[in-house]
Amino acid sequence: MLDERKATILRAVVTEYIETAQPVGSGHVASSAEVNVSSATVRNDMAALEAEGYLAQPHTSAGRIPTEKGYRFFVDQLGGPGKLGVNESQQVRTFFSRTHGEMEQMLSDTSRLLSSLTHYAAVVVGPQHEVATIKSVQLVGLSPRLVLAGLVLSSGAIEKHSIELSADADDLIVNAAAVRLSTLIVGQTLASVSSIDSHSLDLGESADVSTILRAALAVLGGEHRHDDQVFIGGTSDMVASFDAVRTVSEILRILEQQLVVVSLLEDVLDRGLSVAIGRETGNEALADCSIVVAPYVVDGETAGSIGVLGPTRMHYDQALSAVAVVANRLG
Amino acid sequence: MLDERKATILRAVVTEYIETAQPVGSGHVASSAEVNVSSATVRNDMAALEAEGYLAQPHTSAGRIPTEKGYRFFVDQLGGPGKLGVNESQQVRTFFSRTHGEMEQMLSDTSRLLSSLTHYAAVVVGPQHEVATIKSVQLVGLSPRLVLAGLVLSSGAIEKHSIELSADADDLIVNAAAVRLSTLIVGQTLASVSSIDSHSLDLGESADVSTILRAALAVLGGEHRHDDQVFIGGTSDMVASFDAVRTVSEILRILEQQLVVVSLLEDVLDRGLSVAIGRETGNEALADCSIVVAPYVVDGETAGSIGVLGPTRMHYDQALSAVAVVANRLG
DNA sequence: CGCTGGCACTCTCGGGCTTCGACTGCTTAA
DNA sequence: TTAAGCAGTCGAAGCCCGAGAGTGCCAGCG
Repeated sequence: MLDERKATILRAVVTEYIETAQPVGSGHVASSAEVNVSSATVRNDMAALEAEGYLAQPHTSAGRIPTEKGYRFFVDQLGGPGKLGVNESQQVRTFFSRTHGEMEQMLSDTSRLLSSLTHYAAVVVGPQHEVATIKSVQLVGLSPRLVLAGLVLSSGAIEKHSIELSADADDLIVNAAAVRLSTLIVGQTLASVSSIDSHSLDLGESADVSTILRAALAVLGGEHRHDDQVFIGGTSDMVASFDAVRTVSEILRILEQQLVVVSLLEDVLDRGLSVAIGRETGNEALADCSIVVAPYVVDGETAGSIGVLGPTRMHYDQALSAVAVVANRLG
Repeated sequence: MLDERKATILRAVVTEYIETAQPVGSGHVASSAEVNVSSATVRNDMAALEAEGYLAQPHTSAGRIPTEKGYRFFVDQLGGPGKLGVNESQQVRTFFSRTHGEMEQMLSDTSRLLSSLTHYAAVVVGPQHEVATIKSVQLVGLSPRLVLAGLVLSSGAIEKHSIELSADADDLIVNAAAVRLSTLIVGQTLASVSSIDSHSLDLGESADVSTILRAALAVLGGEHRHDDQVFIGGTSDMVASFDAVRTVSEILRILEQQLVVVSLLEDVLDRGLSVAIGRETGNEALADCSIVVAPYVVDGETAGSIGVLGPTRMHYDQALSAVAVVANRLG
């Protein structure tokens, strides 16, 4: 579609624009190292590139800036993610050598790592709980009518749900319910709890106990609100790439709605490491942003995803490498 | 110190500046409702106010803007927090009538409420765990050398700590340790766990069990990293009040460092409802910001604090009312 | 003695103008 | 097909100027 020279010129325009944020003219491109033709020739090709939609002019007699299509071409021909710089890979190595235990802490630190690597906002979405099996369950009465259910999952995560009762329950009854509940759901996945038929329990239980059991099962199995854990870091770095406070405010508003962020990432998750540029993100407010996402794999299952959010004029190679490497070592 | 007229003029300047973000001139003040003297008189007084450090001029022949000292006077003479508008108090009422259960969820929602009331960034710091007593403790072996300790506190919070063992431990041993641990620490506060002498345990335990016990006590009692829960909301709203991206970026950087935020709030917490203006926050990067903070009380103890972060030209009365009301109803 | 009206002065802001420079597109020649 | 030259275009920057807003000071009035 594009001959080699046009591709080179387009590449040069994109890299230059990413660096300077200024429209780049034919002269600059002609004097760049990879291009060995005169500026006039570059001008002709740039006109062609504009006609084909890869470049745009903010106004006549200004340089060109890449369109989304231009960025898209640039990213596609980039091939896979490159290597990280020595400093960065050193940073990643020491990070993962030092880290241990505590899933949440680790994910939160990972988002910090990613943002410090890329200087953009980093988003880390934790593993879904639904596939993990339940290692243990415990009921604790906080007040006569309020019982707290604590679950320990095989992933090491802990989940809690409060259960409100319609009648008082003393500790003995709660304990009895806890024992019964353990035998019912330990070893199951969280998802399969919802399929337990609560009417099949009435055998041999006192009425009080089975009331609690039903309530507990309803809470645990019912309406799984998507409480994915989302960790966002480095927004301050990213903000510095923009110049309109207006834009910044809108982007922050998006990031505050964690549901939106999660669905944003999930949309591209099945494609593996991938990039969404500008409107490709599917969100009008992110027209000036790009997202680099990758899923990460734990024990052979894709567990969650990590991503980087920056301006469309982002350092895609760096971001891709960083996301790829971090996603890889997060296993 | 300031006679009544000067105080009125200062008040007028501050309110006007908060509204318009423009330097306000003597004419404006003279035509405002509370002031019944000519602009010439206002000019004289404003010159005096400037000499005393309450006002400043961006340049000659421009209007005056309040200094930090000016804002300070304004806030001090404001007296207590006023009432909320009908819309706002309605909003608060419906919020607290609808909310229930799940501490964390509630605090997170509270930060959203506060920011939507004030249009500034809201910070909510959750209760300290150290004063809560332990309702139950549980040990779960995740892998032969990794044990997860889950604590349920009387506050309804759940805390987890992973414990790495130097030798393998099977479920039986872990269970034995769990039972023993329960008798030791249930009913205690988290803080008092650290004072348990782990050498007094060796009686009648198998070596394996006491090893686990010691490790567990060390983790639970040791180096209490300040894992206060901090919820921040509404940054996008606040950002809109500033016009330099540079400033915004620095403020966000502060907010990302939760430790800083917590200590910021704690510095003013013992004073009850209070305001820190500009450099009073003790942080150079927040020179253009003010903070309104209040502790909130649960069961007679101050549990945590809530606050609002906005520009120095913030609607102090609204912010004060909102913080006061929300802190009050958060009990 | 304090307040007020008046007056001169000072700055900023915005519009209009010009210049400069960086482009482009087109044409022509190798 | 490429290169070179040239005219044309448009924004950015600098300048000037007038308008407007605001100040400081002074003299007079109650």
